[in-house]
Amino acid sequence: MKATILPRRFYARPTVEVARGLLGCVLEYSGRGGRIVEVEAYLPDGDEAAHAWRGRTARTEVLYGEPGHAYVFLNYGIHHCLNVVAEPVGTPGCVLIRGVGGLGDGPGKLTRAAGITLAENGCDLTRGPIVILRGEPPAGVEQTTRIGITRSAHLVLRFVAKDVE
DNA sequence: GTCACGATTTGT
DNA sequence: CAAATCGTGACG
Repeated sequence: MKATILPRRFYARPTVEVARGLLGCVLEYSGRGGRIVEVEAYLPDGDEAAHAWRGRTARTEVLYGEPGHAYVFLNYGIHHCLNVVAEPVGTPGCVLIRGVGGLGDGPGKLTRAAGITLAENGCDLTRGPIVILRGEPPAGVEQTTRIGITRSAHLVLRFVAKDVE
């Protein structure tokens, strides 16, 4: 079956819907890739854990831009984290990719395994070099609170693909 | 310009 | 539980 790149309109929706929709899809970069199995949503409003909470700055500029682009940042000075920009232009919603089958678990380990760095920040996911392909929806989706954050930790915005045999 | 902090991972 | 390590945002 032919690989189909997710269309721009897929990302121009509410952050939570994009997050759920990404589960089961395939992330591909530099010949490596795998099925997305774990993500977290960072809302444009009322979410103190989101980088956009502090307002529009040079770093978060891409979040306010066109949806379907990659938002990569270095955190703890050691690990890179890959996000997908959601919501229409002007609304800073994003989805953190936490787990990809074949690349490992954890935001930092994924980017390291795929070779993604700050150089890939802002790249168009519908044109590459990083692309996301349509995939089989997971058998089920588990929803829990997000991991590793200190602000707005009570929000239930983590989605995990639950595959049943 | 300077200072404190973080959406993580790894080792003690 | 604590360290590693650096870009970003707040403040002057």
